[in-house]
Parts: sequence; structure tokens; C-alpha cells
Amino acid sequence: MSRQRTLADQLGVSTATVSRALNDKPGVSTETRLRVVAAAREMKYRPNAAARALTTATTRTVVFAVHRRQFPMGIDPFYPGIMRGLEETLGAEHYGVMLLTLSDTDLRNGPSSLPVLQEGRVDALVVAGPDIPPQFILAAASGSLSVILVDNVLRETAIPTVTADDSGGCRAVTCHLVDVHGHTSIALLRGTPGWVSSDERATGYCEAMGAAGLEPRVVSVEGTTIETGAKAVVEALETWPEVTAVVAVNDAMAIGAIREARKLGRRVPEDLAVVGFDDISWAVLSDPPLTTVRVPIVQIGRRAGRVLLDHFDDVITVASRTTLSTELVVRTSCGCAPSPRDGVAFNDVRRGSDR
Amino acid sequence: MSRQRTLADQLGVSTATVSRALNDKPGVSTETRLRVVAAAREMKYRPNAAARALTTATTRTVVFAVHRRQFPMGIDPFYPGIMRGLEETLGAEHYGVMLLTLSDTDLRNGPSSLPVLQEGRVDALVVAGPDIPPQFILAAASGSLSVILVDNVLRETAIPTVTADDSGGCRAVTCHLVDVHGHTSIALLRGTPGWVSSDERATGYCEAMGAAGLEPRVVSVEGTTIETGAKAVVEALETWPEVTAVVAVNDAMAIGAIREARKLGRRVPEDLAVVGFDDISWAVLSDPPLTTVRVPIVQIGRRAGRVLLDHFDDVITVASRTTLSTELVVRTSCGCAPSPRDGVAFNDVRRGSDR
DNA sequence: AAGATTGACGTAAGCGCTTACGGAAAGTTT
DNA sequence: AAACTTTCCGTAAGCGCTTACGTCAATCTT
Repeated sequence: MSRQRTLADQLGVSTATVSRALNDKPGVSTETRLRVVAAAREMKYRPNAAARALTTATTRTVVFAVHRRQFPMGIDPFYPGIMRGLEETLGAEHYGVMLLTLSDTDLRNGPSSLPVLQEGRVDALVVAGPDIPPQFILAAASGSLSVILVDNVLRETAIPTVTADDSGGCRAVTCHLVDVHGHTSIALLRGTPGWVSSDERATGYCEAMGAAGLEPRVVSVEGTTIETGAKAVVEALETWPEVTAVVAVNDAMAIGAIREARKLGRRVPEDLAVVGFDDISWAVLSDPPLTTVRVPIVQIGRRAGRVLLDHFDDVITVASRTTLSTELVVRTSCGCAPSPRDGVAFNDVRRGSDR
Repeated sequence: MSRQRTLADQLGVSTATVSRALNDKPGVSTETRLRVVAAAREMKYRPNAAARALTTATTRTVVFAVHRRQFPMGIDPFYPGIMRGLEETLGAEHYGVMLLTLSDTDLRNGPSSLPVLQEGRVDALVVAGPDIPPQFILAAASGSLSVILVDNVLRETAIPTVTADDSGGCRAVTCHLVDVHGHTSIALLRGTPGWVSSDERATGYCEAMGAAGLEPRVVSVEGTTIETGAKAVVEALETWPEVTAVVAVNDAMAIGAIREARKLGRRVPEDLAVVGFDDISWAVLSDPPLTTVRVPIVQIGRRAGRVLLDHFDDVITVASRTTLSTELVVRTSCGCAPSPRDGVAFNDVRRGSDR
């Protein structure tokens, strides 16, 4: 006998009333509602999720999908951080968050090859990262489950999206180089073209250069790793020997650039200022500590969670694209004197508990 | 009308037969089974998970529970890596893996305060990390869902457990210091006592020292961070000025130790050899590149998945405790000449695709 | 005061599966 | 040839909930 039945019998009411009371549905007097709730708590009754899912066609679980290569990626737990944020806000509302790491094969075969997505186990799909092909995303969105995008955008669709303000951040750090340090010859070390955040950051850089009346110098390299950064800085320095500063499209590339530039005999930051993007935990540990742009990783996840909750509650969101602001973090790799805070550098390692 | 019904009608068989055919249950002729399977594939039929869960009381989903502070932890995506491995093997068997990050409040209130665990949504619980209190674990295990432990152990229980060979790894790296480099005065920088892997590593160190006829010199500090390492090395050097090598209980502490030792005027590795544990991605980037012990993070997760699958299939596992071997990674912080591989140091950054 | 409305609740159907049970046909044993 | 197995399959119950519908009393209309 179901626990709901026992509860109902015990109180002398019907199971319908129990259900209504527990789900805050109308049609129950306040008095009975209270009685039911109290009794439920007392006997630690929790409605069975499967049964509920079966009748409501709603599961209170969402999946966080990310390329397997990116979870976790070697250098920094970017997507795990997002997932943490997601779980935080969704968990508070009794939603479950599943992890789904996608292999290249999965991506090729499409969402219909993934049992988890085909068995009505989930209400929504959070797709993270720029390396999930549009085709896959669109196929997923064409099904019955709602899809949102994180750290990626798809033009010409109504898919809700949350990203960091990449262009704004890159504009800010570039401006810093120009305005505070007076650099006039600044190169951009750009990552894989086509990856949204790389592109956005490149845009921000170009805007800042344009606004300052400076000529943009962009070197595009495939990849966004430390090696990529090393390769890119070599190319930049060969092409434009007059360059005195480089902005890397992420911290990994910045670190690679610093190392390689040193091998080439350039001192950092004296001969060459280097800035990154992301503010990964190593940024503060690098030598010299990296000037960079902090992206609010966990908050992106939290916000994605909010967007989903609103969506489930049929809250009409006008803006289907939300952008979270970034923060310029000035350390020494751009030539600034170390602040007192950076003196104790490694106390600054970012904690998970940021809010 | 349920899709199963349509399928059955279309084939002129009963839904029972469809179910039996699709689930490889006996009582169907090979011929009909094939017909059913073919038809199911053709109309892309997937049994509804909720309905199945309702009748079988089994959900094909497990939850990965970890302290919120540890996911991701600032310094390295240890638990995300484990979760990846878990999802990899479980996902292949159509299981879903949910993330559950536990706050201190959750830990205090116990598993019964967590809706996800109380609504019959999951078959199993994977508890990760040494900072989930035994009380919580036992309470969870006393319920209806099967519990396994990862990177933690609980003595005097039958809870299946998978860990890395911490003691063996630490023994190996200590022996390396003794045998290869001839150190005789080696200190251990130990992390939070009571944390299983820290303790095991300490044990390994002591065993190695004992076997070499050397006196162990242990300094215990609360925490396992870079700062902790810095503090610990100071204490070690003050207490035993003759120390020529330190083994840190993890890489973060090793990095802290190196930095602090340098401030104290010691050259690393010439005056002081430093080794770590974990082989986090930064290890190879640190200056000097860190000699350390690689723990097979993703594999731990994979193995945990296997253990669960066996458990679900009622495979009797004799050993409820499985230990995965670690690997000594010799780089330069112990005084070894850099290998050619380390020359291109940052190409070595660990990839997610290791097997 | 008769009818119309409202609020609180129970009845029962049904969500989409799995599985115990039973029956018919075919094969096997005496 | 009768009696027993075995194989294959259909019937129907039921998993534990939610919800459309119906009922009945209490309250509100004119």
C-alpha cells in the first residue's frame, strides 16, 4: 500500500486531498491542509518521484551537457564550476542536476542516441561550451525538452542563453593597457575562431583599440591552450616586433605566452606586458601574477538555474540572452606594481564559496 | 495512448511481449523478439523511464555527493574528475549521474533533509571526499539506497570503497628520495589529520622511512592548501635544520613549500628537494616542475561506476575495498635532471582523455 | 424561500510500463 | 494414446501518484 494511502487513511481523508494539500493546490481548507502537512512531516512522507513524474510528465531534473574533453579541462574547472552553480540554485528548489559528458561520437549521432534524453527522464537540457555543434543543439531543442545555452550562443534562435560579458571584459583590460600603461602597440592572441567567447573577446579588444585610435594586431591560432599561447606570441613578435603588450584570450594562453616570451629574451612585464582572461586559480600563482579578467563562473551556473526555474514557472522572460558582468583583476603581469594583496599572492586562490 | 501500446498494436502482439522483448526477458521467441526490436528502433520507441521506475522501483540513476566546498575546489578539479569517470562508465549503461553538493547545513541535517534522496529518485549514492562525516554516511546507508565511498573510507562497515593507493604512492616517492638521491633527513608536511588520504600518505612515508632505518619527521598542520604548505615547511626547517628534503602530502602544499623555502633562502632542489602528491595539472608548470605521484582520478570514478554496476547486477564482490595504483612522476623538484619530456614541460598538461 | 453559486472533498480514471498468472499449442515422456 | 512438460504469448493487475468530474452542504442571490 502506498504511503500516501496510509497517510490518507490515518487522517480519514482521501488521497486526493492529501495530494492537493501537499502540492498547495486549491480545494482544501486551511485546516485540513495543515493537518495533512503535519502528519506528512511526522511520518516523513515524501511523494514518490516516479509516480509523480508519470502523471505530471515532469521530472524535476535537468541535465548539464558538456563536451567530455571539457569536464574537467586540464587547466581549470570552468564547467564544473558552472555546474556547481546550477546545482546550487536548482537543488534549492528540489530539482536534480544530471551530468552528461558528450563524446565526439555522441555529438555526431545526435541527441536521439542518448537514452537519458529520450526516456522522458529530464525536463530541460543545459548545453555548455562552444564546442557543441549547433546541429546538435537544434536537434535537442526540437524535441520536447527545453534547452538553454551557457558559455555559447546560437544566433537566430530563441534559445535562452547566459554568458559572461566577454567583449566588455576584453575591452576593459585592453583599455587598461592603453590608458594606464600607455601601450600603443598591442597584439591579441586569439583562440579558436568560431568559439563564441573567443570571438567576443576579440571583438572587445578590437573595439578598445578602435576607440583609442590604434591599429588592431590579431594573431589567430587554433586552440586555447598553453602551447597555443606560446605559438601565438612567437608569431605576434615576429610579425610586429614593436609590440609591447599582448592580450591573450584566456589565462592558459597568457601563461604560455609569458613562458615563451621569456625564452625569446623578453622580460615580463618590463619588455612585454601580458594579460589574460578568466582569472583561473593559477593566475595568481603564475610568475608574474597575471593581470586578467575574472569571469563569474559559479554565478553563470546560478543564473542558468534561475532562468530555468522561471521558465518552468512560465515566467515570461523578455530577454532570452543574459550577460553577466566581468571584473578586471589587476596584478603585475601588465606592469602594475604589486598591490599589498598580491604580496601574499597565494592567499588569493579563489575559493569555491564565493558568492 | 502509450507508445508501447501503439507499437504492440502495430505488430499485433501484446504490450507484455513488447516489454519482454525489449528487456531481454525470457518467454519470447527469437523471431518475435527481433521483430519487436526492429519495429521499436524504427519508430524510435524508448520506454518511459518514470513508468518503468514506478513498477520496478529502480531508477537507473545514481547521485554523486560531495562537499560543496570541494566542487570544484580552487586548486584542482579532483572531484569533477572522479565524477567524469563515474558518468563515463555509468552513462554507457544508460545510467544517469546526478550531482549533489552538500553544504555544512546539509551535513548537519542529514540525508533525510535532502529531497533528492528521499523521493525514490535514485538507486545509489556515491559519497566522495573525506569531509563527509561518518554519521551522515551511515544514515544514508541505513536507508534503501546502496552507498559507496570514494576517496574516503569508513572502518568497521561493509560499505564498498574505492581509493587510490595513497600509502603505496607516498612510500614510493619517499623511497625515491632515499634510494636515488640519498637523502637521510626527510620531513613530511602533513595535511589535516583524520582525512583518510592524508593519513594514508603519512603512513606510506613512515613505512618508507622505517624500512630505510631513518627517523620520521612529521609536521602536522590543519589544512591542505598552499598556505598550509608554506607554514609547514617553515616549521619543519626550524625544528630540523638538517632537513634536505620534504615530502608534501599534496601538490598544493608542495608548491607552497617551495615558495616559502625560497623566501628563506633555500634553493630548490639544490638545498631542499620537494615532492608533492596528486600530479595536479599545475605540477608540471611549477618552478621547478614538481616531482609527484599521479593519482588516477578519472579511473577512480570509472571503477566506482563498475562497482555499482556489479552491485546492481548482484555480482558478489568479495573485496569491498578496491585500491587503484598510483604512479611516481619524476620531474626536477627532487633534484633529478629534467627529462626530455619535461623540457617541453607544458605539453604535458594532463588531458581529460586519459584512460 | 427557491434557485444559483461556491467551497471542500471523495471517486475513479489513468499516466506507461512490468510481471504474475493462465491458457493454448507443440513437443516429450510413459 | 494419455499424461506431462515446455514454449510462447495474452490478460489483467498494479506500481503511487494527480486530476477531471461529481456530490453535498453551506452560502449567496433575487
